[in-house]
Amino acid sequence: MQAFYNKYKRTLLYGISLAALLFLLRWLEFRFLVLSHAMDIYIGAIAAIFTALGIWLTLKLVKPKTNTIVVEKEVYLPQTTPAQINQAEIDNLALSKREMEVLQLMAKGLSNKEIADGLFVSLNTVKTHSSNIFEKLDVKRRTQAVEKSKRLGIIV
Amino acid sequence: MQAFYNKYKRTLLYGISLAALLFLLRWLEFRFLVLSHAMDIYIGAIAAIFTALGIWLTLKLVKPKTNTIVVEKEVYLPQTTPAQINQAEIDNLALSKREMEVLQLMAKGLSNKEIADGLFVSLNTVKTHSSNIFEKLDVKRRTQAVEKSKRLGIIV
DNA sequence: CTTAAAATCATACTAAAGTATGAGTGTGCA
DNA sequence: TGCACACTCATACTTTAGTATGATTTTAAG
Repeated sequence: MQAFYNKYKRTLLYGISLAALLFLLRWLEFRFLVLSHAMDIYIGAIAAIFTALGIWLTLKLVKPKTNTIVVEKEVYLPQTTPAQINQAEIDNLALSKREMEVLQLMAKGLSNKEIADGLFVSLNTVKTHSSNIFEKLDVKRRTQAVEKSKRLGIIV
Repeated sequence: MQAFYNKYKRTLLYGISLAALLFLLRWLEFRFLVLSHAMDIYIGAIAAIFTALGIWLTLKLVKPKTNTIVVEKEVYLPQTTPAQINQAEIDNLALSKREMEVLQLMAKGLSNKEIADGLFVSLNTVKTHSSNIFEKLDVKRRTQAVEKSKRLGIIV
């Protein structure tokens, strides 16, 4: 019984609504035509009611547009194209071996302290390397250094 | 003149339509009432016309409901191929529009001050956005944020 | 209309990054 | 041998980044 109700909920609702609407129309007809003969008002009421019906029907029944967004889920193929490091550019910029190591770790998002611990040197040493790197790359910040060096292909 | 037309295009269209409708109604009234007195048919026509009007108005004026279906499609791509932006991941991380803008500029190596000037907001605002970004990305620094977001493909 | 999220900004603080300068140590090479 | 250079480190300083908290304003959605 409950299942039946749920299944035909809409149909029932619409049926009852339409029945109510018919009653309303009959009443209006009686009220205006039989009693007062106010034809124009009656027509106006009919128009208003059916406009509302149209609006209501549309809102209820129109299928929502379906936007299908295809998201491409990336699956990386390991080592299909070995990223080529631009050694010529490294030589051109005269970046030393140690500076390259610092630059790599920088690009991984490590802090100067973490780089220092990773390379077993002091924080000050890393700062010195950093400053030298920035000067050679002609940038002002580590974020720029990472961006530029990736763009130039001198790190992965 | 052209600008005027474009601006009031809708209004004009609706006005003309309504005028046409009125003519139709007058004609119907004349046809059925004066000539054949088919009252019920006249009422029926009115009802039909205004139901149609309601439907038409609703379709024209109401924003279309949209259901968004996200279909994930696996795509194999080598790392060298410029990865397209992973909108699903952005949604997953709940990064807002503004946060994405800040993240983009961060990845370009801009300082918070430069980002603030670029987006015409205060330095403090950029700092707030930054902190929110770091929290959502579960990182501690801007360099990590850039690294991770590039790895996830949520920025170029 | 009301609620919730997003965006804005401020103040005050701590932490990290970056600069400037100087200096000691090892290494390869002319 | 000495000399340039890479690497190391320190001190002292300035600048930028990041955190915490609270408040106001816009905007989107129910």
